[in-house]
Amino acid sequence: MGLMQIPRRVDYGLRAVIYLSVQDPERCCSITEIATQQGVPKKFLEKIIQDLIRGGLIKSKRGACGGYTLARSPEKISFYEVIEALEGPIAVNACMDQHMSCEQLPRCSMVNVWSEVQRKVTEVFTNTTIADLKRKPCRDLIGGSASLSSAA
Amino acid sequence: MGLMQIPRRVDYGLRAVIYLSVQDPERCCSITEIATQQGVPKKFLEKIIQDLIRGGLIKSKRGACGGYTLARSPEKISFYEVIEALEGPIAVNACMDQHMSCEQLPRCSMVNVWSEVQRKVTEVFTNTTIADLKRKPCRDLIGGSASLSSAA
DNA sequence: TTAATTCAGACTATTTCGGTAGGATAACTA
DNA sequence: TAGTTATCCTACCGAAATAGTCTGAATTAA
Repeated sequence: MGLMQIPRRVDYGLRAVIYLSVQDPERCCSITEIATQQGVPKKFLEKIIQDLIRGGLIKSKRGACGGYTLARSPEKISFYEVIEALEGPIAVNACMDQHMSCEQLPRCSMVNVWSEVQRKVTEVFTNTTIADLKRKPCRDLIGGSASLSSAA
Repeated sequence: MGLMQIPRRVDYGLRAVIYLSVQDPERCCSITEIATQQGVPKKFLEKIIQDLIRGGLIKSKRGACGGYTLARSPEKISFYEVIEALEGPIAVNACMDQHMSCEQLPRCSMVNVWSEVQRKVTEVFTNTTIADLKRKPCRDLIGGSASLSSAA
């Protein structure tokens, strides 16, 4: 159950970034600290963070007293960037770059729907920054979650 | 590669429904016909169509000269109904009904983002009917696909 | 009855996902 | 220089999801 579900990698990665965003920006947080604080398997998170480093979102310092910090301020990191660093660009439909010809009417016209969905999803993720999340309370749950950051 | 990707089941199922939507509504199409016309593995499609029948979207007639027809007219079948019949309700985040407490700030605030995305995706799919796709040409590709059926 | 067809279920194969393990490498401390 | 603490790298593993097949029964038109 659960179409279009967000994989755990992304959930964990976001949690790590958000955790770092509420720490002193100078302080290096070790993988052990982040993992235990967020309740995430340590070695798994380690791999995830590597991807975030390659994506330019997190900086690392090796050796004793090493650890991780955000590469830039939370206002400058979008949800989308985190997601893309971990999963590559969002692609609702694999068919885009397929050899499937446009002769096939259905396939062709479906693409428009997929790309519209993709556009809207991308829009939300790019317009939401890590800083946006900081103080959101848990009050307004599903249903009343219409207004987040910027209205489209 | 490909976050939030549409599974093949849904792609195949939609193709079958769309194929039926452009046929004479009285004519029964056999599984062989649909599968070969759409280039989809026959036995696999057969199972998928069974789900669409249970979902009330397709009618079947058994025996010789049997086959499938749409249960109602294409204007009355939405993308969302097809998707839901095949995959269950869309659920971007598994975390909703999790034991995860709101103490954990990040997790809590992320939910708002997930549900906004989910809302928008659902909106597009419910507002798009099978009939909408019929004569769409392949001209307006990604980027110019803003206006599909109803504007939100 | 026979041929054509859907229907139901078990079965298999392939890929993705989530997670582990172990060691190499770098930096700090003494 | 040696030792400790940490990141970094790569291979591996099991389980689940996905994609697809096979067999056979039930149904209906001719």
